[in-house]
Amino acid sequence: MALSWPESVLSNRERVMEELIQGRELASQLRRVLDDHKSTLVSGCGGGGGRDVGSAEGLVNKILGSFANTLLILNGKEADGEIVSGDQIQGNSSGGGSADSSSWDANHAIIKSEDFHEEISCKSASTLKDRRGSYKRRKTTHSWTRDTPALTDDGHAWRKYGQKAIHNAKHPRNYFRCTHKFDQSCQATKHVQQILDDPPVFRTTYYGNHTCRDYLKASELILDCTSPRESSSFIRFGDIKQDHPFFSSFTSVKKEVVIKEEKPQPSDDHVMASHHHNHSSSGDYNVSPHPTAFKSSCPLSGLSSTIDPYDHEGDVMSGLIVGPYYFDDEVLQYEF
DNA sequence: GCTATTTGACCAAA
DNA sequence: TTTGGTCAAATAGC
Repeated sequence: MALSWPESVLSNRERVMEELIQGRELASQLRRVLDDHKSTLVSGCGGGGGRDVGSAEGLVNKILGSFANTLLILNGKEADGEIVSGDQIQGNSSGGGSADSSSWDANHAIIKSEDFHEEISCKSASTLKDRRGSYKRRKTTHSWTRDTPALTDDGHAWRKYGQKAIHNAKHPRNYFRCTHKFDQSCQATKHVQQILDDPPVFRTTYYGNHTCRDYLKASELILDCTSPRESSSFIRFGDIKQDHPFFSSFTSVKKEVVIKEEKPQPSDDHVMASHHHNHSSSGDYNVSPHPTAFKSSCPLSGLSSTIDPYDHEGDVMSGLIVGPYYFDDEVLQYEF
């Protein structure tokens, strides 16, 4: 007998945690293996190197498999026997760039939910225009935060609408709304703030659900088959205004693990056509700081880009603090 | 000229 | 009163 959704989530949570813990453990092992291997290469001694690499590969597979399983559990796919093996994931991630263990650590990915109440905030339309700055400070909008060592793409088009110095905060907070706020009445917003300098940690707080159909994400992911390390644009916050005017529309390119969606998805052609048809503004779709990176063709080879985190938000239950997408995003920054 | 970003002002919640 | 979130005019970039 199938559990109801909340029960299912709760029962899976333990397994999710196990998977994540295992993944972290394996990642630590992998780091040691890589470090050993690196030192071996540096010293010019080839003995045993091959075995280390083989071991590393195995760990990579296990790690990726662990995260993939986590994703599938979160998406309720496990029961369908769709757990992805490490090998499968490796196939998708192979060729992705060099190992750069210094740039990322699983411990730096922190996702937490702060509030899962129903979104209620509705400004009075009659007063909206006349009252500059008027708003209802959000209390009931569900939100969740995400700490990352770099600014990463979340697959949606954002427009910066404000920046504010925060009390006791070294760095200003940047405010973004969904590009489709007006053309599609999408109420999603996010705040991004650098909370640590060294190593840099950026906290992104998301509010509200995306009700827009942002086809960019799909097209972007389809097009991207280059190394995420190469194509990702990690922009530091330090001098956002002067040095990185691009910041507000930053996104990085990432890979995603295949997770089938229950709902039908538009075809790629449709995606692109819709994208162009919905020409709210060209800049809204400027998601890659390296547009040429998309030039490189690459077969999808099983990759799909059907995950829309915000489409899942309604599925995230209180107590289970992650949305599938964010795990996905972080996991996929795990490059080896 | 159009669009995105910046930034000071405004307002409500704490 | 302070602080944080948003608006919208001004500005910049294409």
